[in-house]
Amino acid sequence: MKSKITITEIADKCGVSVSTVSRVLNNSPSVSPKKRALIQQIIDEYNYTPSVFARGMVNHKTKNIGVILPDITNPYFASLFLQIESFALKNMYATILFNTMFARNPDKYDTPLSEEDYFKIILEKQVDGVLILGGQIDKDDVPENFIHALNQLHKSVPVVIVGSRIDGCECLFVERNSRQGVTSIVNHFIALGHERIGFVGGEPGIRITSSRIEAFKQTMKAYHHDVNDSYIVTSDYYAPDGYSAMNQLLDQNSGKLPTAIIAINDMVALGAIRAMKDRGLDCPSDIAIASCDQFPHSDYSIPRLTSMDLHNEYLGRMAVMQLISAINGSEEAISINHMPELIIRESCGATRR
Amino acid sequence: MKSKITITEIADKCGVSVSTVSRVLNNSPSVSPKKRALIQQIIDEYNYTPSVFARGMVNHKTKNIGVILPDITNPYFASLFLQIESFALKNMYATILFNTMFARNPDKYDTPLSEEDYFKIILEKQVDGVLILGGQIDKDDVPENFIHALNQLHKSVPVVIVGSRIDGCECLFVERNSRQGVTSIVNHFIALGHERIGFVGGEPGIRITSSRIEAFKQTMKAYHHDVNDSYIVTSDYYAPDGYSAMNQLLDQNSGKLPTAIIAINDMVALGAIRAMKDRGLDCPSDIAIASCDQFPHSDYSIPRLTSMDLHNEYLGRMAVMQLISAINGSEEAISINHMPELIIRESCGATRR
DNA sequence: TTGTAGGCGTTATCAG
DNA sequence: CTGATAACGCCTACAA
Repeated sequence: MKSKITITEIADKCGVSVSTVSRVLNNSPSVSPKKRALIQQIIDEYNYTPSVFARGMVNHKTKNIGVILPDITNPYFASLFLQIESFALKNMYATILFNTMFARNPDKYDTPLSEEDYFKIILEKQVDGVLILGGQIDKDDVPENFIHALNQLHKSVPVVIVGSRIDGCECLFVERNSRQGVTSIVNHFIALGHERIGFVGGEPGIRITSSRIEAFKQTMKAYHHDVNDSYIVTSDYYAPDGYSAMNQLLDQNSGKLPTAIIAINDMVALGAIRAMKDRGLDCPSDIAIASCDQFPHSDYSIPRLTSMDLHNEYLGRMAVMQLISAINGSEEAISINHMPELIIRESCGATRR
Repeated sequence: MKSKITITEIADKCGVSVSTVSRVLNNSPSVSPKKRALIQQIIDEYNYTPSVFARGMVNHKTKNIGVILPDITNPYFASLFLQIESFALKNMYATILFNTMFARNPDKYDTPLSEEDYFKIILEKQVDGVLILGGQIDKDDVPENFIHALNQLHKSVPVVIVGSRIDGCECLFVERNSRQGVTSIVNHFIALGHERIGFVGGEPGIRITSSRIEAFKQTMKAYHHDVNDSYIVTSDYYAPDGYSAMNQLLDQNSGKLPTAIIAINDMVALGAIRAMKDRGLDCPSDIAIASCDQFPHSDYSIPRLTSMDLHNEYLGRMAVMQLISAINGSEEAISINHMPELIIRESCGATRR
């Protein structure tokens, strides 16, 4: 609406050349203090800001980064994003957010876009870098053409992926050991005297799901405990999924129910507990539950949830740092090693007298 | 990293002038089908996309919109944002998201920025329009200088605010009747036979809080029921706030407790129920609870939450529509009138036999 | 320390 | 229908 003032006009008003103004803008040292002060004053007075377009034309930078994630509604991604945005802003980058979930729920959100489509859009936006959280890269078997698209994207702009490294993908990765958490929970349950332990939630064919289930089985084996396959029911990552998974588990094990259940995250745990309740089963006295990934407010549910604090905020921070340093030309990988923490509350039954 | 191909090179390869290429890019009709086809083919082959910078230089558009909200972690804003992004993308706009909550929690997120600072940043980003959800504009008394900043911003780019209209503010508003919901709940409670009704949550001095409490009082008065001031405890919008508010309410009314409580939203309701539980009180048998604003998964808590579905998604959609049409020059206000819906579940006690 | 001038990739205007 | 050419606002040699 209002046409912005330009560097030329500033220069005129100050009686200097545009280059001098440009110099104070990019605080180049070679400007006399006197002129610098004057120019700065005029700049402030007219509230002048250089055009991103003109700037971009010469240095090809937008100071924007693209963030692609499945669903900002999911607390996991939301808290990650919060950190990302905070840190990015501190470094003068703004974040353009893309929710690919539209691709998954075409009925609810009628934007039939694949993640690859997003790559294209994001590329056109001329962002300085891209952060990818979850989605296709989390699949056990990442489609060949998706990896190709990723590499393609990475050729034009640095791409940082939060997730486990993939063979053949040249992007940068920020990864974390996703198994420790499960192990802690199994240890805890076994220490509590449980032997029949189950697992609910998580989309099958997705890495976090697979690796957690595997870690679960391995740890159980280390204790020489059986892992009954019917005690493991996958579904997805939300409350309704925990509900259905738990119901299925209960259905197929009416004989000997597990005494403890590991849920893939807090929402699933909540759904599972609700399913139990609807069948007259109490948590934790009938079946104890603990979740592998803590979300906000797990301290206010009934019962309070025992879960792993994975320090997700920290992960988000690392990811932007990695991206920004890549934008600035550094290729060195940042390794992240943060210990997950078991937060014992009510649902695991450890606190019942 | 990889330098992009330019319109000139495309023109060269096709043996035409840049203008012709530009024409097919902006599908101007006056291009011979033959040339158009050829050019398009080369464009596809080289995967050419025009530079946003060069484009911006001439038409001053980024096809980006800025969205400012307090906290994307809050389900209310998250679901709103989802719709906003979806609809924006459908219209070829990308969304730059800014969480001002950093401004509120300087200890947790050490970015000491005021909302005004965000205005400045967002302006420098040269977005085509700005959407503001919540924050300072929601205060009962919006600071004069904030309104000024808003108007200032609106002078350079269209600003749409989701919230109640403010005197002296020239921005566009998308507003909604926030009282209807409360009225429905009071009606429901009274129909259920309740007379001593309370209210918990919501930050004092914030419009939605004030208007809901006022609507609550008015409706009660219409039924000739007393509204005991000690039955109303404000705090904030999250679970911990519901918890503390409820505790306070319980403390100051040990004599005659209310039999029903209205919570400002689902998270607060959850916190309140948790507080009751910790004191051996059951919801709904001891005190019934209903919430004014439904969040996802309220169907999976214990007890299931009775709450108002405010159709927030719809609100988000309206907001972008308004913004986009403003960007395109239309100033006409879109009025929105969507009936909130009372979803009766367990916490209100209506379903107990 | 300061100024001049060329170029960045498009679009729009104006001739042909 | 097509092609020159002048902006657009800034940065960066290069010159002074």
